[in-house]
Amino acid sequence: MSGDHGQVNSGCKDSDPHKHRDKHKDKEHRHKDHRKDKEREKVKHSNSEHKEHAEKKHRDKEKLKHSDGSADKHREKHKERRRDDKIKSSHGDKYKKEKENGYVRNTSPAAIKSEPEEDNGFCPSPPHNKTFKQEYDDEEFEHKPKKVKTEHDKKAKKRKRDYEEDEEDEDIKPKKKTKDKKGMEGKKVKKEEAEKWKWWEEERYTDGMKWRFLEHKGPVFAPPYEPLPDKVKFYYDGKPMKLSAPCEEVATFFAKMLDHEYTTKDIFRKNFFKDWRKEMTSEEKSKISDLNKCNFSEMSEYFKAQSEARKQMSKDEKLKIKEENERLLQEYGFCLMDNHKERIGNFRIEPPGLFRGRGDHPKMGMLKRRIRPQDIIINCSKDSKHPKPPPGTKWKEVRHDNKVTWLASWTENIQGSIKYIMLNPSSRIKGEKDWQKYETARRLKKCVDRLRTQYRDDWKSKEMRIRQRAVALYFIDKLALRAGNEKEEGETADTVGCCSLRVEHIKLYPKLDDQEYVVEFDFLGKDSIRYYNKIPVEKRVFKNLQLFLENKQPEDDLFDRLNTSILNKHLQELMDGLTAKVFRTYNASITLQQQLKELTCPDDSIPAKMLSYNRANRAVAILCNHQRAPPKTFEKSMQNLQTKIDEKQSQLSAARKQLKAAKADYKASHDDKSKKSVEVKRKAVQRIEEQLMKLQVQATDREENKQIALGTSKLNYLDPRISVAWCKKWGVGIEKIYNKTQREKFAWAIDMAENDYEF
DNA sequence: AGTGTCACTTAGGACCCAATGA
DNA sequence: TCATTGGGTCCTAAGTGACACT
Repeated sequence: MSGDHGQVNSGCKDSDPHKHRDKHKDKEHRHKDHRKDKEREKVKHSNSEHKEHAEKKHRDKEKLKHSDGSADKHREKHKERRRDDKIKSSHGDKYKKEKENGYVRNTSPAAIKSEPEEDNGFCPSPPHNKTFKQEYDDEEFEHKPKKVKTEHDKKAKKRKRDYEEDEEDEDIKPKKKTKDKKGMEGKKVKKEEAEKWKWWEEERYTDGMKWRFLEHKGPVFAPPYEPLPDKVKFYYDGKPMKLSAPCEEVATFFAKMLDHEYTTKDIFRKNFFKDWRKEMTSEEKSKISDLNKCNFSEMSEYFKAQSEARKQMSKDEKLKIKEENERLLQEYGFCLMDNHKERIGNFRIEPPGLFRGRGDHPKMGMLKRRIRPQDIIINCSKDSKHPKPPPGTKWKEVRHDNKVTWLASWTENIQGSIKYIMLNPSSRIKGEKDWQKYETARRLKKCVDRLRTQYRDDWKSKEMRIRQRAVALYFIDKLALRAGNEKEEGETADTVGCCSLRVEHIKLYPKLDDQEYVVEFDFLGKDSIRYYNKIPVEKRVFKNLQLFLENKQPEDDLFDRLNTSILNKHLQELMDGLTAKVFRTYNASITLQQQLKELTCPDDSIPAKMLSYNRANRAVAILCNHQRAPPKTFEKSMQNLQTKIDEKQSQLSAARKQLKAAKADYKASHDDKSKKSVEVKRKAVQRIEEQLMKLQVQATDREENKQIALGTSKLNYLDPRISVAWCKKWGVGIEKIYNKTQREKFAWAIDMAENDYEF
């Protein structure tokens, strides 16, 4: 284990914190540092390999073996490096258990939370086990979406053309259309502003400009550090020690995390300590040489007490804080873009702290430094009132770039990437993009059959790269895998997507149980969430996979002839605006639509309909592998619910008994009073039955949802118009499926989708 | 084609707070 | 009235993909 991250650490050896801002340098550094001997060996190796390849090229190509070529050189090198690392780290290490909130991440297959299961009335490998063969409405392919009534005719006419016709006939991207100055911002609104602005009824910029006017007040900075009271002591080696403010601040970051398991991790501690030392005075540095001798517990206690105190605050105090937040929101939370006041998404600058990446992140524990005004680039209109930096400070730069949507940006010191302040999802600029995304997916719907036919054809290609491309595309389509860009090794956790799958991530079973040609996937995807799935594939795919695996090591790329840019270039040729991720959107949305059709029973009660909706949503979440940690209190709350159900049940039988008795009573006496009593009892039974139903539905829903997160797909993958149409069709209140924020984000869809909307 | 940069979307988890129920 | 709990919001990490440059 010790050598496991040697590479990482060597890359960070330099003690200059700003080093990390420069990715390039950093990388060079790492390359150089990386075990020189191996490096030399590698060069030799790949040279000879290269030659060999060249010689065999012709023959190989015919035979479709792994041929050639210059393109591979880089990749080979990459792989070797990986291999080297792997050898050092024990293999099992990679999926080491790491419990966080009871959720097992990176676990070994046996220990893991159940793989996507099939007991949800939906098969995880889908969507097109059926769909593939199934014909889509032919009609659907012919007509343009505009046939679907989505907007109020007059107002929307122009717009519709922009979005739907233009996009189909030409391109979605406004920038392809040059100078078509339609924006006449000045005239609009003001009046409309008071009500909700329906941006979707207006014309869109088609010249690549994102806005004409932008004014805002800049970001809100993290509050400055407040030194600890003197009574709160830090101990080194048992002795109290007063720390300088900068050093103390970083120490508090660590102290605040003490309860988290990751502060016990080697890498975390190592990274933290290294960065902490950079903040120390030379005196502190010479004293504090071992993290294990540091005692942060008083600090930790102090913070716990503080948060406890915060909870105990009086109503008044709480209200005050709330008001202050509100004031801040009002002042900084909005901007003026093209005459409309729009909500900003994240107007607060990220406070300093310790970086905690997801999964096995090599940089966990590093210090995320405080962002100052001189780190910030402001973006706004020239003719706007520029935001003022805090007194005595300056912005890094003020620019006026209306080809981008961000209001402010800064470079973060961990990965050297840029962070942005942008608008809220309810804003025009985000909404338009979102709408556009679903329109692209709908265009895919129209040609997906053709594409599928094509990639199936390509499985037979005599060119390796085409076959790989076709198989990868099949996975992306069938399994809704992400594209899988390459990432820099050692900079992030080891996760993959489709194009970056490695040999070790799949297993082939010519026969498994009663299925043929089964592929087992087991890898960590985005956010180190495990993807585990066993699916039968077509014979041809299977044979191809076998071919791709030939002569490869577990750590080699499965698709060595493919990367996302090749794939996307290909997709772009097949359909304008098509990229790998469109398949996810398309398959998610089409699955929702299908499932809703299939699951919704007209006669169901509203709760039952909601269950159907959630199940349809769930089918998508499973498809997209959107997982969550089972809530900490899951078992308990489930039990509570069960108790309630039991109670209801006994209530029900009691009520039934009473009803029976009342009936008997009535039979005997036939008087008005007993008749009334029967009615009353009958109503009671009915009411209890309903309540019981509701509870049972709730229980089912919750159980099925144990480790599936519906939010992500709802927010990012499902064409909201499908849901809106469903609500309208079945008389379900929109607020049943979308909360306030979601309704704001999807205002466009809620306004324009009728109950007959078809994705 | 390879590589780096930039902009923007997608993602899960922490945390907060209001509704709910004992 | 208090504790629980679950939804909603916030936070920010981690992806995708376009593009410029070489």
